[in-house]
Parts: sequence; structure tokens; C-alpha cells
Amino acid sequence: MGRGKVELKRIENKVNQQVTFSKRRSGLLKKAHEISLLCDADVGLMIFSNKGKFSEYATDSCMERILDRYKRSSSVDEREAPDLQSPGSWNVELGKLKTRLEALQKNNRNLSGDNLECLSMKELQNFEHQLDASLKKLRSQKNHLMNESISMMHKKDKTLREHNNLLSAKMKEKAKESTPPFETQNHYRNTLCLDSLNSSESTENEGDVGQSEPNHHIHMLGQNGQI
Amino acid sequence: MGRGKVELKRIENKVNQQVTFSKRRSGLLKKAHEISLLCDADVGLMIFSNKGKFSEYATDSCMERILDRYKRSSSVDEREAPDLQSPGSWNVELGKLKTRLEALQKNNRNLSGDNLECLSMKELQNFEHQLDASLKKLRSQKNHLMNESISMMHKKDKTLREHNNLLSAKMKEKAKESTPPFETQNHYRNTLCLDSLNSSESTENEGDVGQSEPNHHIHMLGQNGQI
DNA sequence: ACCTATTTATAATG
DNA sequence: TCATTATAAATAGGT
Repeated sequence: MGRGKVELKRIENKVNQQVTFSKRRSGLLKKAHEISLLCDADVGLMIFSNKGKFSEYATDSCMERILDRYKRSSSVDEREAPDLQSPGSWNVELGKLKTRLEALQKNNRNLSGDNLECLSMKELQNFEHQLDASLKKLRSQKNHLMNESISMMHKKDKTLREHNNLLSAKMKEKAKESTPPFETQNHYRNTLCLDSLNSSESTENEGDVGQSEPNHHIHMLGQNGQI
Repeated sequence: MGRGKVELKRIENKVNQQVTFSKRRSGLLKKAHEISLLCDADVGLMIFSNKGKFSEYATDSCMERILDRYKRSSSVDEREAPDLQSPGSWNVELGKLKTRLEALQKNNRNLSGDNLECLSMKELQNFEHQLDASLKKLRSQKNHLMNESISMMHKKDKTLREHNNLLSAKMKEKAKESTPPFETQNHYRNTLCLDSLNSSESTENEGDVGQSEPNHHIHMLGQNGQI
């Protein structure tokens, strides 16, 4: 959006970076406000510039409320600073950590597809294979989870059907007691069974179990909890 | 931004609201990521839809880190660069770095598909999308590189052929001077041309250019690689 | 900070 | 939801 297409990588020129930051920050805040207003959403946004300057937006101007909601939704909130007592060469440690951190961050960006311009063909291919492999593993794990949930539903279904049969049998008994057996009643019972079976099967087939391509069916399944 | 001007007020129609929410949410997340990457900013973004569905973005995928920083900055004033001279601050710095490093490392493992067992369905889906997007970007970049090299070789080929023609012409001249023209020499020239052409083409076709996902890449591709 | 040429985001539509 | 398209908005690069 501007006179040139923007490269998705760190802006090295400090001045440009600062200008861009300022413009984009206001854009981001504005859009956060808009979605909150238009769509009735609760939004919390925190921005620290590289210089440490802080900006925020929160629906109803109350970040605390959003944070509370966040904590509640993510249930687990254990907070503990790592204990570092050894008075030794912190200086050295710090340097090492920073180096390592930079390496990791670079890798992370590569893996996120954000820093590809400077990679050679061979490196690109390596990353491609790595990503492909990761995706396979991930999808297999996803399928595993889904299959588990499906078999669980099968069991549930079976249980329900058994219960249903039991109830039907009982009804039959009662019917026998009060009135002499009649053809119509048998027929009635069978119909009931079939109905319950059909409805449960159509329910459990509502998600797309098949591999590959993230798609909306899967979203809907996982939407509200862990399956 | 769209076919109609947007009214800055709550969208009453539930369906429209949901659609708009979905679109704007992805836009917001994207922009949060972009400012983080481009300007080296630390960003934390939390969104609850009106239905309660939660989405988030955090620099380095670690919301906890951002929240921590937020808490620190809102209680104690986190002005400017940390004072590395005071002995106590190293400790703090070190802790921060380690936290960040751990976050990155975790993210890295997840992106590499190494640590999937403990992820929820939702997290898995997030990572799947991320990986998919990365792979697309990566392949597009790969294609870009290949196209570049191909067009370079075409140029080279052209140059060589021109040079070749020049030489042939010269030879022909010389031949004219010393001996009367003969069929064999023409034939020789043609053979040479074909050879140079073939060798360059076999080189440029190494690797798979036409990888999957045709649609979106196409327009990204044309950017710089003319062929 | 202001100005536009462009690129992006997205509302409407199928 | 998904894709497409026409348009409104955001913003990169200049001044």
C-alpha cells in the first residue's frame, strides 16, 4: 500500500523503520478499534516499539478486563522467573545467549517464511523438505486426535443404541402386560431403532477427517474445545 | 475498503457481522505480524469474537512474554535501554533473554514438528496454517530464483550464439580468402549452435519448477522473473 | 507533517 | 465458506 511494494523483512534503515512504525501503529490501533466496534469483539492490543515505547488499545479502554478474560480462557498461568544465583560471568553468559537467540530467531523466521530472500537454492530446498516433513507429522497427529474422538463417538453411539433397545424392550414388556401383543407394536419398535441409528450416524460424519488441506470443516469441529 | 463505504457502527446483521469479523480478524493479525517483523516491535494482540472465540498474535508466539513486559511497564517505568552497569540488572536481563529464548525454542520445535503430542487441536490447526503459508512463500521464492536463473541462462545462450555466429562468419571470410566455399563448413557451424543451446537447457531444468499450488504463486512470480 | 501513486484490505456478490 | 471483483483505505516514498 504505497508507492513501492514492501518487503516482508526487518527495515534496516532506522529512520525509515521509525516512520513506518509510527504509521503502521496508528493503522493497527485504528483497525483494532474498528473490529471491536463493528463486530462487537473484545480486543486487546499491546505494542512496544524497538525503543521500548508502549502503546495499547483495549475495548472499552480496559486492558485489565481483557487480560483477565485471557487468563481465564487460557486457564493455566504459572509465572516464575528463572532463578540465577551464580554470580559468575553474567557478561559472557549474556553474550552467548544473545547470539543463540539471534540464531534461533533467524531460523524461526525462515521457518515462518519471512526471511527467504537471502537464502540459496539449496537452503530453500532444505527448508522445503523440513516444512513438508513437519506438515506431514502435524497432520498425522491431527488425524490421530480426530480418529480418537471419532471412535469415542462410536462408543457413545453404541451405548446409546443399547440403552435405546433396552427401553424399547421395557416398553414391549409393559405393552404385553396391559394389552395382548399386536403386530402394530412390533413394527413401531423397529422403526424407533432405525431412526435412532440413522440420526447418530449422520451426526458423527459431520467433520472432514480426510488428510491434507486445512479446511473449514475441521475448524468447526475443533471450534469449541479439545474434542 | 470495499464496494461500499463502511459505517463506523455495530453491524446488526449477524451473518454480515460474522463474515466481516472473520475477514478483519485475519487482516488485523497479519498487520500485527508485519509491524512486529518490519519494525522490530513487540506486539501482543488478543481478540474475542462476540461468540467468545479467541484468537491471538504475539511476537515470537509467546504471549506470556508480552504480558510480562506489559505488567512490568505498567507498574515500574520501563524507560529506555536497561542499565547494564548496575550489577543487579544483568540478572534481570539474563532472565528476560532466557524466557525469550525458551519461547523461540519451543516455537522452533513446533515448527519442526517435533513436539506435537502436547498440543491441542486448536494449536495444531494454527501451526498447520502457519506451515502451509510458509511452504507457499518458500515455494514461490524458489520458483522466483529458478526463473531468474533460467532467464539468465537464456541471455547467456543468446550471447553465446551471437558470438558463435560472429566466429562462423569470420571463418567463412577466411575460407573465402584461402579456398572456395564448401558445404561441410556450413554444416559444422550449425552443429555448434545446437550444442550450446542444448547444454544450457539441460542445466536450467534441474529441480522441479512447476510445484503444486499454482494459483496464488502465479502473480507473485511475475514480479521479477521475466523469463 | 503533508501529498499522491500504489498497494492492500475488504464489502458486495455469486 | 471460497473465490472474484470493484472500491475504499492504508501507506511508501517524496517534499
